Amino acid sequence: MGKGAETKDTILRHAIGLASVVGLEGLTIGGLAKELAISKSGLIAHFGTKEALQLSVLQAAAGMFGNRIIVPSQRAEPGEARLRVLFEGWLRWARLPELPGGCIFVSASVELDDRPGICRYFLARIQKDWLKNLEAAVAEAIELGQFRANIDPAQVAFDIIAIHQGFHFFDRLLRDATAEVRARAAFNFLVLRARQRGPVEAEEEGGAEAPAETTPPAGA
Amino acid sequence: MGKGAETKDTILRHAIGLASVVGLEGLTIGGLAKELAISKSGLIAHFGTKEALQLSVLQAAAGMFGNRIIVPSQRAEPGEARLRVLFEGWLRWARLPELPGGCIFVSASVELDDRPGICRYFLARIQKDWLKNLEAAVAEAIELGQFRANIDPAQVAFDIIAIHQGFHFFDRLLRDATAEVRARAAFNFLVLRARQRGPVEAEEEGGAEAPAETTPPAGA
DNA sequence: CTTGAAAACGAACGGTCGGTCGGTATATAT
DNA sequence: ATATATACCGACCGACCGTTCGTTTTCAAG
Repeated sequence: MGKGAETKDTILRHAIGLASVVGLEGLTIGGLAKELAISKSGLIAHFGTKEALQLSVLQAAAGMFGNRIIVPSQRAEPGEARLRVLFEGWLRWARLPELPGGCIFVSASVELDDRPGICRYFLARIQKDWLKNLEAAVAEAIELGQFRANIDPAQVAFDIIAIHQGFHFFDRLLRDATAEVRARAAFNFLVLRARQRGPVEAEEEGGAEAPAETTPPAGA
Repeated sequence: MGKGAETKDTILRHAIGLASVVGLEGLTIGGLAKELAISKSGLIAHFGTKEALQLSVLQAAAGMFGNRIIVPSQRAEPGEARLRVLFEGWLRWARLPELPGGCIFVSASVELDDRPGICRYFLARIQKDWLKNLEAAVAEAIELGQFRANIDPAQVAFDIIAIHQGFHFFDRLLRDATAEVRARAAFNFLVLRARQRGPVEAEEEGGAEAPAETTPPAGA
């Protein structure tokens, strides 16, 4: 890695952490330069414009997320096990010391949802990818007979994302110490409902799929 | 209402809508003044400082939320019915034309969660009040025998808040048209699980509380 | 109508923002 | 060692930020 790429990498690492706290818009070139003890002009020269810097931050964070959560999950068994690894990884992600302000995608989502542009477009794209990733894990669990055939992977993916958003809210705004256990409980209810054939689902008479097991899993 | 209070009210109405889009920090005095065709100095004179303006915006929005969602809910039957009214009102709230950027508390939450100050303190307080409000509705449903005795009101309140956060994410960032139906489905699963004695809850052997009814409710 | 208070104004302040530019130092390849 | 490309710097720009201040307009009570 050349000199330029190296400092660019350093800049982005710090920028991710800073943006997780103050947001992508609250991130200022001067402030970031001061934190790194370099000049404003020397910093922005690596990106050109602030919007390009913001996009690079999102891209770098996405790469980080891929390396830390998605790639390891592919070593887990498909289906429910992988889904749980994804969920647990996602919880840890929001508590990473590299992200002192919490999951940067959560803050970026509400910051960009009304501001069209390259950053919003990119963020929406990778968030849809992540959504599809969760849906795929659920679909695999169905194919493997771990989950009932009449549950909707898209609905479960929605639920999981909602749980994570709720976790972030309780953890970071309310500073509620029970955020993590509440999030895990909600997730466990989710997979439990997906597993067994309960009276919860009166409608949608499915096939003769048998639930694989009934023991509630302890949080990994 | 005197002249001063009247313009102050006009300012706050516009400020709430603007802040729902650009955030409390993105809200600028000059921009707001231009939108109202008044002078910067004339505007800020009503509040003193920008932080006071932001706090007034949050207070005004809280009052609006109380009038539109909480007060009407008190005319509904206690318990599950009231809980549903609260949830449905909350969904409509996030789609109000007065809030073109969605629920202002959602954006404010992620914007303020790492920025100590009066605004953050006030927001956290009213959000905890809202949480307690949801918990109380669930507790009432338990006392009335509508919900099982061994469910945790705090957990259900967490789930509901999570669903709303997920709704906001799907609706505003992903522009997913299914956000509303997904949120309602998640809510219905929640109350259905709370109602009946299902095999979902293997632990916590409770009393001989009988579920009131088993028909899944159609969305109000 | 007079008068005093309340409300709104315009100009200006110091500061910070993102961004540009010419020049200097530093790394890298020959 | 030299030459060239790359990385970095300090100074500076116009624009906008929140805020202050003295003045003018508007309003309502006497």
